[in-house]
Amino acid sequence: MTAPSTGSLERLRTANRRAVTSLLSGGPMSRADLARGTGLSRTTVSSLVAELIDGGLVTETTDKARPHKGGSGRPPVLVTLSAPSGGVVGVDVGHRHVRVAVANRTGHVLVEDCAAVDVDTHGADTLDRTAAMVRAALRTAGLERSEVHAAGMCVPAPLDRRSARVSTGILPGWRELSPGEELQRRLGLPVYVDNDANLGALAEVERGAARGLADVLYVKVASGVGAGIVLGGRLHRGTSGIAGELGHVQVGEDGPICRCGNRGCLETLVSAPRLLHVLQPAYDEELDVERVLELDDDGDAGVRRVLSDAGRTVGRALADLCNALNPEMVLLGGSLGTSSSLAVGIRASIDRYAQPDTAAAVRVAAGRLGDRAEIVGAVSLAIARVAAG
Amino acid sequence: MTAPSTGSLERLRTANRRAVTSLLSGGPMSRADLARGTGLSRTTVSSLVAELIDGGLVTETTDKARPHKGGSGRPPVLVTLSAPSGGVVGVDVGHRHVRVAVANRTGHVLVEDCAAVDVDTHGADTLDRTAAMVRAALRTAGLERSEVHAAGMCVPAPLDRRSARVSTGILPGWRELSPGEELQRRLGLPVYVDNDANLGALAEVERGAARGLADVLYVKVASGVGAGIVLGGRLHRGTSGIAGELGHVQVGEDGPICRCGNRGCLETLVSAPRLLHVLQPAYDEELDVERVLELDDDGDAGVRRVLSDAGRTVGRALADLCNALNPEMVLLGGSLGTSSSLAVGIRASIDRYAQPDTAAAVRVAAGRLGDRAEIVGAVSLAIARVAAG
DNA sequence: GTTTTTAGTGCGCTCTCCGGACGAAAGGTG
DNA sequence: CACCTTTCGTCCGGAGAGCGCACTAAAAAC
Repeated sequence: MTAPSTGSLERLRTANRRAVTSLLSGGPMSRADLARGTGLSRTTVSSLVAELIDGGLVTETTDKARPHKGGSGRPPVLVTLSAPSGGVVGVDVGHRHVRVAVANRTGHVLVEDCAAVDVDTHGADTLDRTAAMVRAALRTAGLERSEVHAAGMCVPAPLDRRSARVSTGILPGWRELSPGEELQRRLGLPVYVDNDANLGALAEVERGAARGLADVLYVKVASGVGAGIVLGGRLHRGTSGIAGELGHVQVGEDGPICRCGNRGCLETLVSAPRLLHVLQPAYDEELDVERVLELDDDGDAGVRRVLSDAGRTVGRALADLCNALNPEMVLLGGSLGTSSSLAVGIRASIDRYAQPDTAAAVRVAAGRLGDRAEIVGAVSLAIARVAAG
Repeated sequence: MTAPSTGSLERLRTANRRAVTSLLSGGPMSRADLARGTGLSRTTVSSLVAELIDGGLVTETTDKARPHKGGSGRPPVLVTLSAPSGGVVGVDVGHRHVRVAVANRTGHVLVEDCAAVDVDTHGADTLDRTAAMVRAALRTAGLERSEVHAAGMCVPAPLDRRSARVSTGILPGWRELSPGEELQRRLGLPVYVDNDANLGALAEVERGAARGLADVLYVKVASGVGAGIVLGGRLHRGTSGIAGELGHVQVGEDGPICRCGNRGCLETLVSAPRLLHVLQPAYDEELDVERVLELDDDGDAGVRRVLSDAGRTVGRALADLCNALNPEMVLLGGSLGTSSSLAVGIRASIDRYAQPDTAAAVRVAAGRLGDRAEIVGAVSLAIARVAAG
């Protein structure tokens, strides 16, 4: 079949094949739908689909077509991506947790596990523990190592594009470590790494609240503050791969020293630990993020005030970024991303500090995937890389 | 070579044709060179080139090939983009000047003219005057209207993508005006419009100091402050086309009221008129921008101080943007763009306020095209749109 | 039962690309 | 000078890809 001949014609064919499968990843469709969606002729689509069926990549649904919603005519035969053999692994390393998932190649998560780990200070230990969790999850899912194609992984720190190492200074226990290579050695799988906000953004754009949008800022507010920037439908990583460092924007000339060495960083004023620290003295109970979000929903005045102030501070930095990038949507993620007070504060600052036309063009909303955005993005990354060959 | 977008054979052919011409825009090449450069076979390249010669788009150079630098063998016949018939028009509308240019379709400027005009307050009058200048320049260049394919134009204000109208509030005399349509009516030519910083960025990336770079921030400091943002080699315009509004980033809570209605905008502290206003009292002579740049070069302490302070202020905003976007280069343009003190100040602020890795990755330099960047970009825009059909 | 409408497929055509063969035009070598 | 080598450009046949058209299939509408 696959002659070694390199050729543009062949490439055209594969491009069209990819167009079909990517359209099909949205759900089952008929060949006619595919023809309309790709702009190709029905003949061509038929032959492409035949090829894909032959290769085991798609299947005709025996599912008798629903009585064709609108009109008359012969009912279509739906085809769908066949649940491919094997699967992929997703790993989400946060500041205080590790989450692993095993998914099939359509992105459907089969097994998921999460553990509290002191990630920041122990790089190698964390990776050992993570590898063990992955192996356990694979056993639960009943997958052999040989059936797993790749792993996607996020770390809560910027990564240098070339070396894939953790950028200096943010995570003390990870300095000069290349998490991808390390986990790859432990698992014997190709491991693709990106930072947490980028993968959260990827997840929301591909499978979440920003599906199909071109220009989106995904802002993660959790142990730190970071942004995943999607422009023209693609993740923007920057020259050295460390774009999106919203957490270290200067919001005050003087302020506490940040772990990055500067002072006045956004992260020193807005982060889950910091906000808990501010709130705790006023409450009898022990606060954690979940409890704070509950209190926010219940209308607790103190919590609302602190969270909306935090939103205003983040929004101040976001307003400048909106002026520069004129995005369609600002999407909130991270453990605090679902707080409505935070969103209100951000909205207020954008309206106040951004140009009116810019502010009018941007929607502010919480992500649909919540704290699972990163793991979904990690799975998506693995699938994308496997599909790309 | 270029990934064929999904579609027909015809589209593949045009993609390959484009690959050839784009490779050829780097200079004369032989067919064999083109084959190596595109990855296509010599046969295919030959047929493509024959087609292009037939269409008058490229020509064989009679120029007998140099004795083939290295080896023996039949000397190649070089082909080159033929200077195409007709030309394009570029129009640069600044706050206080109008500049027009007539260029041939390779971007070589044949005639250029500049006039001081009070642009801000008189939209329609400016367009009348501009049209007259264009007509005069065409006469000088000896071009008939019918030989001119299109005009590119920049205006010193954000433009709404859909309506192509000047965004509200910035240029008082232009409110609700669609400069493209207006000039189009006056000239009887298709007119493509973008804002000044975007076209300056386009010019520097295509023909200036940032040639070939992927992620570039072009910052224009003149009557206002604006940015043209190039990411992944493409101009980023944003959802509604108004990205790049650096001038209205908030750099101080309280400050003079800006023409945009806010206060504390960067533009109220850093702009050519503002800086002249600050400097003038200390000097006996009447200052203008040229004189200030001279004094800067001569090492005048006052000017250096004011310009480097201005640079630090701009750099403060740029540092945040660099953190977010991690660009390869910050390029300075506008009438003050060539000031070395300004560049020094910007560099200092980026080093101070941006993440170390981000700061290390970015070069700060003055644009190569100076105050002609906009007009070059306008010409480039016209050529690009004509080439795109 | 007939018509209409939509879905899927087979056939022939054209377009595009490629590999190999061939002539062309230089330099190098005896 | 004849001959070989090397590179360039072209010609030719063949294969891959997509499309239009015609045809069958299967349902709803009349």
